[in-house]
Formats: sequence, structure tokens, C-alpha cells
Amino acid sequence: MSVPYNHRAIESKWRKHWEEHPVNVNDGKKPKYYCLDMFPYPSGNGLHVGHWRGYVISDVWSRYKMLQGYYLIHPMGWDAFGLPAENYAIKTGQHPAISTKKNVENIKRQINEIASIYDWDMEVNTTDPDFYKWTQWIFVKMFKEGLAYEKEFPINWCPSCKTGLANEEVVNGVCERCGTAVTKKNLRQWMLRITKYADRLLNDLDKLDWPEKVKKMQSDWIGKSYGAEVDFPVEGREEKITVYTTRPDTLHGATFMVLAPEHKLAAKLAVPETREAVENYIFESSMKSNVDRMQDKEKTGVFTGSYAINPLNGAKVPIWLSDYVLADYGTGAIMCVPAHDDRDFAFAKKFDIPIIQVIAKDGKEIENMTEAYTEAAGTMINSGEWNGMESAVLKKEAPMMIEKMGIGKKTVNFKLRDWVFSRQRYWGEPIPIVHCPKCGNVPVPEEELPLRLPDVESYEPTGTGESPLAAIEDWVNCKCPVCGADAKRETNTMPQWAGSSWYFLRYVDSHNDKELVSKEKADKYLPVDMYIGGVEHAVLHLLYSRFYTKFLYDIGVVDFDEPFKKLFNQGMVCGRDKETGAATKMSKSLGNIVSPDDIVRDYGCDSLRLYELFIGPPELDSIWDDSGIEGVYRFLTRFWKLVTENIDKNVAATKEMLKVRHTMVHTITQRLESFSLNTVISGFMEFTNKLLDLAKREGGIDKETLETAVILMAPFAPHISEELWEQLGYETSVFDNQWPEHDEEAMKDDEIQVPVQINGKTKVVISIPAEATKEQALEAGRKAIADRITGNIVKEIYVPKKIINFVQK
RNA sequence: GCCGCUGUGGCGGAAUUGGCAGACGCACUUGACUCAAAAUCAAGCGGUGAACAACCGUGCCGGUUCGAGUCCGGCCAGCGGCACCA
Repeated sequence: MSVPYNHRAIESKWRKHWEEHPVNVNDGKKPKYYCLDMFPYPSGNGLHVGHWRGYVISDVWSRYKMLQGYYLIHPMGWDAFGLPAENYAIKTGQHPAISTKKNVENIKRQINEIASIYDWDMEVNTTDPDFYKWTQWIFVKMFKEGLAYEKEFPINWCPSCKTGLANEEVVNGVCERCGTAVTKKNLRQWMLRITKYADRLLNDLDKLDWPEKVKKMQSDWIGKSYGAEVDFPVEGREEKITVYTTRPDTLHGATFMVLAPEHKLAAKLAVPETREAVENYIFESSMKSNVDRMQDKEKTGVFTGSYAINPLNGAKVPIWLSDYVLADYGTGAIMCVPAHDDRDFAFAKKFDIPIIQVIAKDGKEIENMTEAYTEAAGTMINSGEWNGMESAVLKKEAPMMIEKMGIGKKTVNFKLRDWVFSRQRYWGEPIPIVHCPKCGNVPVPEEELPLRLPDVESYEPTGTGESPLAAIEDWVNCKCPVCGADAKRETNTMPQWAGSSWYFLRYVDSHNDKELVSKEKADKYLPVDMYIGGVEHAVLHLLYSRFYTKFLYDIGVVDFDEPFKKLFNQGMVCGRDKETGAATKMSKSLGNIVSPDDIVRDYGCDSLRLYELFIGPPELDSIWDDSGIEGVYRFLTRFWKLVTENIDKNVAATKEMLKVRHTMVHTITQRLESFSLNTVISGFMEFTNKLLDLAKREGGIDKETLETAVILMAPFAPHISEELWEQLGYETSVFDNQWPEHDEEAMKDDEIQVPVQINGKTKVVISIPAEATKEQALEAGRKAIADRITGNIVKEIYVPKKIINFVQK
């Protein structure tokens, strides 16, 4: 009698064994495969079953690649700068480095329990000076290339985190991290010129094997649009106002013009009668937060008293100010065509401005317009020499025509803004810049990097726009690296995204103190083949990383310009709300966190791994349900029995066993390749049941079929597979095998099951020879349903190996 | 408001190019084993029905087809992204 499945003994045995005998070895000959997880923030709460999902998926994929003969690069590290550690420091007075170190140890222990084959020699930590030396180095390079620059302007400011934020960090007008409404604050900022890469960031999306959803989010975020800039002279003044429009075809319909309140001409356009109203409006707008601006559905505005001249037809149009026009997009001024734009229509209605239709809808002019006609479809009307043209054609040609007429030019615009890169907080990389009264901004010389983050007495953010570093006088005061004069250090720090924008490059050469990554290792091991993580970084980390990689490509550090060839977003694991039953994000405050530790103890890591996959499609969110784990545990027990009880039976493979074996290889491989990991597990369950059944009938299962099943199982449940492999009589690791291949011939059946239908409804399922001709199949079908035919057969259909259908009248 | 995704039993979810809807698992019911329970094994498990007959059934309405969860048109609901980007 065989021994029962004892997950605890088996798992601790093999975990120890693998530590001493690593299964992933680089013999220098194998091709590489780089499978990367988004590295975690080492939170004090540790990991819950939701984090595990991504790690299990990547581990399974990694082990599969290993079995396919690749040398696997599968590293892990820590994105350890950031607010939680700093907030914890503020509360307890403990240095963030200390709490971070403790958290890293705990999470590392948890990660080791899923038996992940991370290569800990490659480990990186963004807060390690040997790492952030290179984060700073990249910044210095960007500065030298003119990509990092200083600017003072009203930025997004989180009053709770007391720091400035990038556009990407503002979600629905609130801080991405803490949910506080974001306000505007005029601050001197370091910026990264990501907009210079807008076109490449957009175009190169085509090369990526990424989920369409993420690509779309990025391309929407970059927001490229084609149109024209048109110059409107101001009546009675020297100045002209340039507007940006994507609808130059509607130029004849422009009945007014709106400037953002921040536009440089806004105040100047006021006349004595309007001066007070205009100044009030500009002041009120400046006080509004993002949220206020967004929530005001009702349009507001003020007439300046000035008029502009439509350069195309000489029409005199009033110039208004309104905060629905954004100062930092296009030119900060628009021409308004109320007949063909929803916002302009609403504004015109409210302030009683004329509406001129210039595109005929369904061939005619609309009387008493109640809404704007925004499509570029129809014939031009009321448009002088453009009358009769097709709007769709004109929309494309107008920019060139306008350029020829000398009243404007063809142009493109992007929604993407430059990246606000400085933070007024302590726990981040110091920006390596010295402000010299004579030389201006001077980068810290590369050989002096890293510029270490000094210890500070108070971590508390000041809220004044200054970083806590500004209080450390002997750090702030320094000599200019160029002229030696007394100078001051930049005291802002970098955002958390700085380290994560390039960390994946460092893993493959993490101990190199001469270069960010050696040319040799970069060529050999980069870029990342498969990147696995949550979708929440679609326009943050993933966009920033692409930008950094392109920059490093441009300065010759790496010779590829996209970091992640393939991307997979795993869904969240949610808890269930006890009252409503609805899926809710696992969080400490809701008290619905499921810790993997208890489950590993009671059912084992292999069971948890399988359950994480079995719970649902990996790309979708799923709800954690404790009772389901029993099912996979029972399955593993059956699988254990199947192998252990049949090892010594010495049965020869029957045709049926061969068929199951090869179908199993085929099915599992195909489902794994298409990332349908939940159905891989259900497939294993089915094949195991089939084999158990077969073993009962035939008195055993041939050894090669058992071995094949164990190898297939290895990426999913490594411990039990390794143990069974040993029991099968091998001294080598199960991971020393090659992934099995299937044989089409062996999968073929002599007889096949075919449903027979009448009028598309299945009446009976019959068995016919696989090679039956159409006539033979139909004949068999006719016989099978003869007694159910009540009318005339008007049509007979046989789709080979699929279906027989008789159409009866 | 615009864009995208998703709607299948009590629950999680299966279903190549249109071809037996509900695989696999959870929960539940019954039986075997047991003094009893647990574990295990066997059977059942969308609805109406006595039925292994028949009919109905993949969010709703309509269409294409011999045949629709799958394709097309029109809605509804939920989730996600963007949010005055001219």
C-alpha cells in the first residue's frame, strides 16, 4: 500500500533540496527567457492571496519556459521608496530604511513559500545607494540632454501628501495615492520632457504584444490629434490670437472665440467697461481646484469687450474668457463653432451668441437647433467658396489650404504633458543638482554619485513646497562643482516612479559598480520577454518605463527601445462583502484580507498555487472563496494516488492509454500557451479521473504515461511533482526534462460520437467510424432517427466529425 | 458625455472556425463503508413534467442560418478608462 499524500513533509523536503540544488542553471548555451513580475512595495501588511496570483502565474510560466529548454531570468526586488514607509517614520520616529528592511524580510519569507524560483542573486532595492546611484545617473544624463528642466507653474498639489503630483497621478481630480482632492499650487518644479517622445511612444505601441486595452489607454493618454492653428487678428490692436482646432472645415461657422483665463492676453483684452468683470473672472478661476472645474457642468464666462476678425471671411467675432478652455493645451485659445461642437453650443445658448450651421445634416439646414451636429459628415453650407464641398474631405484638406492662404498652419497636438518629476518629500532619491549663483543649475559630477539621502531629524513634510531636506543646512550648503563658489543643493526628491522606470535593466547586472548594465549582459539577457502585473500601471509605470528605455537607447546604454515585449495583466483577487455578497478589493480596513500563510499550512503551497489558477480566468478579477481550496486538495490527493499506486504495476501501454497521454499533452500545452490557466487545471482534473478509471479497468497505467503526467504537472505543483518524479525512480530533477510533445496519430479515434439533429435539435448521439463518408454518416443518422421523422426531409447536412442534421417540413 | 470590457445553474466558471449549453470544481441530496462521525468511494444535481417523452432556457427585443452563448441591428444592466484636450 502506498503512503498517503503528506504535503507538509513533501514541501519542506523539496524546498530545502532546491535551495541546495537549484533547478534553473545557466550553461551558457541555452537561449534566455526573461520573465518579470512587477516588483512589490514592501508594505508592512505582507502579501495576501491577491498578490500571490500574479506571482503564481509568472512562476508557472517561468517553469514552463525552463522545461522548454530556456535559461530563465526570473528576478525579484523591492520598490521601496515611497510614502507609507515615510508616514510610518513620521508616526514612530523610526528611520524608513529600518522598517523597509523588516518588511522586505517578511515578504521574502512569504514569497519563498510559494516555491517561486526567483534568482535572489539578482535582487535589487530602489533605496539602496548602489541602485539609486544609477537612478540619479540617468537624471544627470537627461539633464545634459535637455530633457530635465526646471519650471515654475501651477502644478497639481496634494494637500494631504503635501507634495506635487504628475498628471498621471491625478485620478478623477483626486490624489492617486490618498484620494484627497488635488489643488493647484504655483511651484518651481523639475520636469522631464516626455512630450519629446510622444510620437515614438505612440507609434511603437504597434510593436508590442500587449493587451489591446493597455495599448489603447496609452494611446488615449498620449492623445495625438491633427488639425490647424489659425491666426485671428484682434480688432484695433497689433496682437493676433492663435487658436488650435481639429475642425478647420467649420471655420466659417465661428461666431465667437474663447480664451483660457490664464491666457497671456486675457486681461489685456478688457475695455474700461468690462475691466472689473474680467479681472474678477480671472481671479475666481485661479482659485478653483481641478475638482471644482470638473464638477461645474454649467458653463461660466465673461465677455472681454474686444473682437477678433475671422481671417477667412472677415467676420467680427466677440472674444470671451471661460475656464472650459484649458490654458496648457493647444494655444490656450479656441475658435467656437456652436453649431458643430457641444461645448460651444452650450456656451452660445447660455450667453445668447449666434449659431451658424456650416455642415448640412442629411442634406439640409436644421431649424431651431437643439444640439450641436458634431459629425464631419455632410455638405458645406454658409461657407463661401467652400460651399458644396464634403465636410469629411475638407476636414483633411483645410489645414493645408489655410497654410497656403497664410492665415495659419497645419499642426498636431498631444494631450500628453511633460512629467512633473520633483516631490517635496523625504523618502526618495535626492535630485542630483546644485544651484550655483554664477553657473546656474549644475549636475553633481557622475563620479560623485550616488548623492546620498542624508539622515534628517524630522521627516514631516513642510507643506510649504520645500522638502524636509531643505532644513539640513550642512547638506544643502555646498560648493559648485564647476566654479567652486558657495552653492545650494536641490532639496526636492524624485517620485517613486523613478526607480521603477528602469529597475528591470539592473537585475541582469545588479552588482556592477561601473555601469548601469554592461553592454555584454544587456545584449545577452535583455529585454524582458514577459512582464506580469496588475493593470493599474497602464499609464503610469508602463509609460514611464517605455520613455526611460527609449532615452537609454538614444544615449547608447541599451540597443532596444521597448522594455517589455509581452505584457500580461492578471486580475485582482477580491474578497466578498459579508452583507451584500459583492466583490470588494481586499484591504486591511475592510477586514477581508485572506493571508496565504494559513492556507499553506493546512493545504500546502501546491494546493494554493492550483487554486489561485483554478479560481477563474487569470486576466479577470475573481472572488476568493475559502471552500474551493478543498477541491484542488482532493484533486492533488487523487493525482498522488494515481501515480503512487500504479508505479509498480508494469502495465504495457494500451491504445487507449496512449490516446489519453497524447491528448493530455496536447490539451494542457494548448491551454497553457493561450494562458487559459484555469482550464489547464480543470483539464488535469479530467485526465486524472480518466486515468484512475482506466487504471481500475486495465489493472494499471503504463509508466511513461504516469511520467508524462508528472512532467506536465511540474510547473503548476512543483513539490508533489518533484516527489513523484523521485518515486518514479529518478535521481534527477523533474525540471531536467523536456516539455513533452504529442503525437497526432495516437490521438485519433476509430469511432467518433456525432449528434444527430432534426431541425437543429439534437435527438440522439450515434457512434460512427471516423473515416465514414458523408453518405455513410447520413445513412447511420437516418437509421437512428427513423422513428422520430414525422414529415418530409427536405435537406440533409453532415459536417464531418461535427454534426448530422435533418431538416424536416 | 465619450471609449472599452462583461452579462451563462444556488456559487466560481467551461464551450477552436456558428455544431450535444452548463465541462471542471464548490455547495447541496441520496447510497456504500462506520457503533457513530470525518475521510473516501458511488449516484444525482438549469426549469416545468410521473417520464430516459416533450417543451422552455446563455441580460432584453429583433434579424441572418439547417443550426446562434458565439454573427448582425437595436436596447438594458454592471465594471473599467478618459473626463470640458476644441
